[in-house]
Amino acid sequence: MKSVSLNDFINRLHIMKKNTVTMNDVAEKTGVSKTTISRIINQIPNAASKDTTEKVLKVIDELGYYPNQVAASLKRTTTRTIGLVMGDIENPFYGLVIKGVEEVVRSSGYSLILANSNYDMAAEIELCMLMLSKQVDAILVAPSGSSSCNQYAAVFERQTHLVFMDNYIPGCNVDAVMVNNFKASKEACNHLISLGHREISFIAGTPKKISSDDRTRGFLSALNEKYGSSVTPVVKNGDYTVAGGYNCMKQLLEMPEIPTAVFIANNLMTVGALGAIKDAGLRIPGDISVLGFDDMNWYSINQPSLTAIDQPAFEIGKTAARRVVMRLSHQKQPAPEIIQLDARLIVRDSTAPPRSHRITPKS
Amino acid sequence: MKSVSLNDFINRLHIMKKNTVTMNDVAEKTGVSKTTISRIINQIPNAASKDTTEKVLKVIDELGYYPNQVAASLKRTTTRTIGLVMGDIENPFYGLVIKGVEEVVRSSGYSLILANSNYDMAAEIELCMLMLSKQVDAILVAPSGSSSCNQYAAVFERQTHLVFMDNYIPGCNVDAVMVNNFKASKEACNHLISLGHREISFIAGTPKKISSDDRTRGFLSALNEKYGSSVTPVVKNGDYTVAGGYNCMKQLLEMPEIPTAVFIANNLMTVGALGAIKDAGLRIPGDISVLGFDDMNWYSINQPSLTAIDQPAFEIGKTAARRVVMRLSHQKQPAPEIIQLDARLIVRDSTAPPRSHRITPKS
DNA sequence: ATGAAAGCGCTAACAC
DNA sequence: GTGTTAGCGCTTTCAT
Repeated sequence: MKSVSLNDFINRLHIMKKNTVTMNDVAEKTGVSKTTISRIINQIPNAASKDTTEKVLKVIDELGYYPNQVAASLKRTTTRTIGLVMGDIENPFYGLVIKGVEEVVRSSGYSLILANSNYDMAAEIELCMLMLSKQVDAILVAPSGSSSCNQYAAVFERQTHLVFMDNYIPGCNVDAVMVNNFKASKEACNHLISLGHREISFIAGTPKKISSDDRTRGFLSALNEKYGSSVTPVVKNGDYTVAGGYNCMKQLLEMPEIPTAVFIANNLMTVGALGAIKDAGLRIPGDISVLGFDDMNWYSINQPSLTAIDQPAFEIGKTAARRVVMRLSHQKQPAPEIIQLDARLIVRDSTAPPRSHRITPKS
Repeated sequence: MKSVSLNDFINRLHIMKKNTVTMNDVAEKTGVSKTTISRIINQIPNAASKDTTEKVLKVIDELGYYPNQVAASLKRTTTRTIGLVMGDIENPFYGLVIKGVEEVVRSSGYSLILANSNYDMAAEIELCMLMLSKQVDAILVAPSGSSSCNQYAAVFERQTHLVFMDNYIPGCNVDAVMVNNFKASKEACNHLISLGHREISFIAGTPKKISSDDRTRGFLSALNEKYGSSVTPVVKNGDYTVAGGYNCMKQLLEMPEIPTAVFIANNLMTVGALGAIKDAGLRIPGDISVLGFDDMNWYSINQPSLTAIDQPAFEIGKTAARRVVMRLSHQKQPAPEIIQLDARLIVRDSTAPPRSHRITPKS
């Protein structure tokens, strides 16, 4: 005779229909109508007498009743859920943005659905649509690239609230929250110029991406204002990855005249670039100055400590989330705007006056 | 006479009831019943003739119809959504875990609700309950601490699928996926021992947290096996933060005899410890060897490159997610198990034989 | 202060 | 292969 095994027992637990105490159960046991119970749960001001309220609350507790928010959402046509589509949740910069979003979204009574697009534009749109079908009340997106706004047409048709973060799609006429990339980049380049650098190279991000192009423009603008056409700026297009940064840097180090300073458009590429410099056996800042976009917690303990542009990632997330929550709670909608936060240049030891000695590329 | 401003226009757009093409509209326009349409949408094998299918698909496209998943979920009593509760989504380690989870969850047709507990145990439980009220099909949690399992009682009452990641609550009898902390830690310590170190200090994580305690035990075990009671291991309790790592390291550097090697229980504390060592003006590994739990992408380009234990964070996330998806798709449920993945020691330049010179703490 | 009744938009027996 | 019917568990007029 087979006895009941532990496994069988566990199976039974799991197969059992989900614990399903409904409002009806509470209504029956209290003799109070669903209407009243609903009001009590949703804390409608003086909707029920003290007595009823107490009685209902007691039974709710006894029964272990939890409202089914899916049912409530269906009726209410609002889910109190916000969608979040990121390009790469692994990047610590975006991690902080997400944390900022999560914090205000949750403290405002919303939940977050998260998805990673892996910087794939088509996936990005797909994910927005998926979230919309899950009836999110709004969507926050860090757009991967910069297609025309047409690709977002399907999303806009659903008339949702949309807020871009970190980057934006031109012509979309929706809110966007990001750093003033042009300004930050220009300031960084000016710092290098003020140290005496002329031969400054830039390792740029994904071309056509607005945020990336703004950084490039800022760099070029600073250089042009100072030197006009007397210097030909060198710009390498990376792809915001460690490998991309490494390769770009390697190319720069193979130039007949190695630049005296590099400015790198994001954190991941900076790691790659530092690797290439290390592999080439060059000293920072003795042989070459390094300045990176995005500050990381280890920059200050690196040897040498790294000069960087600190983006307020947490603030970006919080600001974008606040914007969405605002749109969700007000009837009158202000015109969409591009909110630009200021980044901050943190000068450390990786930037110094240009070398006076000559360096030729390793053979 | 006031003209209609752009703002007014935008307001109207937003206030307009959400575009709400329902299945009924498709049914009416096609003259096909909702049942059939539902079947077509859900791709039930040969549920409709080619003609009907085409006709329906065409109208769906014309109308821009998207199924309302909230309604479907209510009926189906399953949301195809999985909850994810993390202690600190900002930490790159957890970022990678999340990415792993997201990848398999999504490719299995599920969505992810993300929440950050900020390492607050009470919030952790709250968030699980919130997700349950949103009817998630399962929950993945990286438990912050190690209370008794009782605190999770409310969650278990709802009979959901629960999988722990990175850490677990003893006695809960649910799946857990993490690294073999004891083994990894012991291996790390043995590496230090094999270099000739005796005076090895350990900067531990949050006490009582199983994953953290396992790392401590591994460290002590290695030391004990080699030296028995002839050495008294120094263990400082950090809190897994940069500041905590800094403070612990500072204390170690104030000991009459500074240790010849430090082993640090996580990535954030390692940054802090490196800062303290830098501030003290000590050389790595000349004055002191450093070994950290968690590998970071910049460890190899640091000067010196850092020896570390590489946790398969991405794998942890994927494995945990797969486990949950498995439980969601099979009727027979295997007994819960603690799945331990292997970490990998990566030896680089920050660990070397102990110094032969004496170092006294700075006055 | 409280209730009755009518759905929200979909799915799933159960017919035919 | 297709349709009818009956809800899923709530919220919300509209009464009283």
